[in-house]
Amino acid sequence: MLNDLKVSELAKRGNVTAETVRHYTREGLLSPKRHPDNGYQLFSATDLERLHFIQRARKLGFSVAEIRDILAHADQGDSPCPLVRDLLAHRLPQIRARIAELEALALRMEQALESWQAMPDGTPDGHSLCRLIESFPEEAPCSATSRR
Amino acid sequence: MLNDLKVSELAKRGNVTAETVRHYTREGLLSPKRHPDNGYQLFSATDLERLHFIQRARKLGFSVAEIRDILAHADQGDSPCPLVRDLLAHRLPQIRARIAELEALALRMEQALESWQAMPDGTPDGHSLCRLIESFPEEAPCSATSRR
DNA sequence: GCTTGACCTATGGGTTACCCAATGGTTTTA
DNA sequence: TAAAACCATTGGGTAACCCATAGGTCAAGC
Repeated sequence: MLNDLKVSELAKRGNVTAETVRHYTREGLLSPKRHPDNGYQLFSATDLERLHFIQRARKLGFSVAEIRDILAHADQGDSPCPLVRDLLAHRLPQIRARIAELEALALRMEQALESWQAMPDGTPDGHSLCRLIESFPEEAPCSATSRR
Repeated sequence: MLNDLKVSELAKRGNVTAETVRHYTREGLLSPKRHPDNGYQLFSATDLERLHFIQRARKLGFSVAEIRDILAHADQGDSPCPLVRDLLAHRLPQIRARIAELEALALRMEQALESWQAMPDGTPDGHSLCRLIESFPEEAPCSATSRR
């Protein structure tokens, strides 16, 4: 019952692309059998459950590598729950910090657009490339803010 | 007067790593001369100004590729300002959308942590891997939310 | 039986803004 | 003069996929 799904069949049932299924397989989150004749990957009903599990976990912000570890724990019979609680508790403040960064960025962007309303479009000369941008402060390196 | 800076000298004055300077050079944002004897890259005072410009632009959310285009416009004598206004106006709503995504994610994470307080750590059986995660809804694919 | 189209496989490259290691040449310093 | 510090280039890594290519497989229709 519902066994031996091919890549695209599993993908369809999980509402993801076949490439995503292959990606999870490459990363060790799914371990399909192989058809002895043609080498096709064959997924079981359990794999479909795992795929649903992966999607829930992704939606909670877990990385693929983290989910691989969670699944590995479970596959060994250990409860992954302490790991799960721990990962999420550590990730949440990072997400909050990232939000704060983006809020600050959005604010700078809005301030820039606003203050530019009154500025003309200059032609670059020997020292000025674009006064719009040069009118803004530089200060600290923007490494943390730069990620998109 | 401040000419012929080597990679690490420019990096120090711009408060970035030498690798970052090399990266911008590879990407065409900086175009140093070469020392005829040893092949070392030699940056000028203008390059330092460009580096400062790059940092301001990065802080406003421009990508390195966008900054390359802005600089190319300016180098041709064209005003990059319309491009700059346009890029920023298009980027801002994307940033706002990203913030909304992350807020929703943070909310899900908080709700998860809260509702898990009362749940025991189960041991995986044939059908359940981790009830903590399985207790959460799945619904739509999380592609947009997944980017960090 | 054979072609056609849809599917499968594996490989490798692209995305972003860098960082890091290895190898080998150069410059500076003790 | 030899070690330490710096330079160059090359190639690989990051996260989570997406896409192109080349070649094998399968189901259906003629």
